[in-house]
Amino acid sequence: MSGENNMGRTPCCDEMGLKKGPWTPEEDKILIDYIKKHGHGNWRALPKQAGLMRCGKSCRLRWTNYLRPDIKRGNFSLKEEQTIIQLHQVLGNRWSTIASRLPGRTDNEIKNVWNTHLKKRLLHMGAFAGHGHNSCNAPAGSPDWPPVQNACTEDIHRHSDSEANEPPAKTESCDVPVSEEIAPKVCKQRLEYLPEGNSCLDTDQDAYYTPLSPHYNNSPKFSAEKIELFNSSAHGVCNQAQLVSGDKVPSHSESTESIKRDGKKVLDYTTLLQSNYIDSLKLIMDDGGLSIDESQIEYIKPFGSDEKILVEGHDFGEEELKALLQQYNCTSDAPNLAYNSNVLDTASTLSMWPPTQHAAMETSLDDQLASSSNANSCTMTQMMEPIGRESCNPTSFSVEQFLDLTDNYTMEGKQFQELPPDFQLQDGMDYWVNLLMQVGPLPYLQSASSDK
DNA sequence: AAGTATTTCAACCGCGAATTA
DNA sequence: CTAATTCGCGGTTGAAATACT
Repeated sequence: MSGENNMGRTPCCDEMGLKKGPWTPEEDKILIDYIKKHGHGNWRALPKQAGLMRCGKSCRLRWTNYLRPDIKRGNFSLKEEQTIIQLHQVLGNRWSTIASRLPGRTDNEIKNVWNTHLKKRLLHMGAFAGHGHNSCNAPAGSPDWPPVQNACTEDIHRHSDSEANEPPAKTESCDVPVSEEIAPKVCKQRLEYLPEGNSCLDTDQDAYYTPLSPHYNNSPKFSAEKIELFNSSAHGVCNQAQLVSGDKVPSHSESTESIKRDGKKVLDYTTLLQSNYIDSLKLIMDDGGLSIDESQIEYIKPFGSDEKILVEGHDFGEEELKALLQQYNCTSDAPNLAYNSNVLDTASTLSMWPPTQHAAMETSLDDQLASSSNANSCTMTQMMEPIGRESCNPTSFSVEQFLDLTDNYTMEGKQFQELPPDFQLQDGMDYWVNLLMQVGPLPYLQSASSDK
C-alpha cells in the first residue's frame, strides 16, 4: 500500500491548500494536457503529478463530466429525452446505467435533466402519481400499486431485486409532491372486453365492447363504461378508441373525417392509448395490408412481455402470426393480446388460442395486479394515463399541426425524433407529442409509405 | 430599472463496491 | 481473510443565470 499512516477513510478535498469550486480554463488545460499525455491512471496521484491544487476526486469529476473529448454538449434532443424517460421507467435513478445508453452524455447531466426538466414535465402531464392514499384509488393492501415511476420507483426496484418481500418506500420518501389536480387518477384498468356474441376484439367493426364481467363492474377500480373502437384498419393507418360515455367524444363519422388528410387516414393511436381500459398497451400491430416484416418483430422485442398488444389486420399469415407470438413469448395464456377476427381465424388453427380473457375472470384481481406489477415497474400507458381528460382536451391545439407532425415524422418513414426547429408547441400539444415520443412510429408505416 | 424568486447545472459530499496489499 | 485504499455512484448544494414582479 501507500504506507500512509491515515487510518480509516482518507479525507479527500479538505486537506489544506487544495482548491475547491469552479475550475478555471487554466486548470482545465493542465488537466487535459496531462491526461492526453499520461492518461489518468491513479486519480489520487494525478493532481500532484499534473501540478494541480485539486484532489483526485475533483479531477476525475471534472474530466468525466466536462473535459472528456467525447462529451456531447448542448440541449438534449427529444429522442434523448425519450430514451431517458423510458430507461428511467425501468432502471429508476441509475443514472450511470442510463448514461451508458446515451453516448456522450454523463450521468450527472442526465440526472440534472431529469430533475430539472423531465420530472417536472411528467409531473405536469400527470405521469407521476405518487404513492399512497390520496393519489389514486389504490386498493387497500396493495402498497405498491399502481407501479408508477417516480422517485419511489427506484425503491421498488431495489426491493424487488434484493429484498422482494420488503415493502416499498413509503410515500414520505417521495421527493415529488403530487397534488390531486395534476396526478389525479391512476386507475389500473385492464383491457378486458367481452365482445358481444364474439370472443374477440374486432377493431375493424364499429362495435361497443363492455368491460369483462360483473365481477369487475363491482370493483371500484373498474369502470362500467363502454369502450368504442372503430375504424381501425380500413387502410391500416388509423386506430382510434374513445370512451363512449363520460367524455366529449366526437361521433364516429365526425372523428373519422377529422383525421383524414389528403384522403389518407392518419395514425391516431394516441387516443387508444389514452383509454382507461388499456393499462399497458405499448404496441398496436396493424398489418396495414402488408405482411409482418422483420422490423416489426424487432420493434416489439425490447418491450418485454407484460404489455398489451393489439394485433389486427387482414393479412397476418399463419407463419407470421406464429412468429409474432413466439417472439413475444405469447402462448395460449396471453391476456395481453387483443386481436381482430381475421387474426382469430388464423390463430384458431394454431392451437394457440383463444387467450385467457375468460380465464382471467376466474383469477382474483389482486393476483392479476400482482403479476402485472411484478413484470415491470410501470409501463408506458400507465405513465400516460393519469392525465386528466379535462386538461388534455384534444381540441385544445391545432389538429393540423398534429397531423403535420405525424405525417412528416411518421408517415414519411422518418423516425419521430425531433421537432422541426420552427415548430411551436401549442397548449396541450406537448402531451400528444410526448405520447408519440413514448410510443414511437410503427415500423410498418415506414415500409408502407416507402412502398407507395 | 431594480429587487426578488426561481431555475439551472457544475461541483461537492458521503457512501458502498471493488480493488489492492 | 482483513483492512486500507481507490473508484464510482447518487443525492445534494449553492453560485450564476434567468424569469418574474
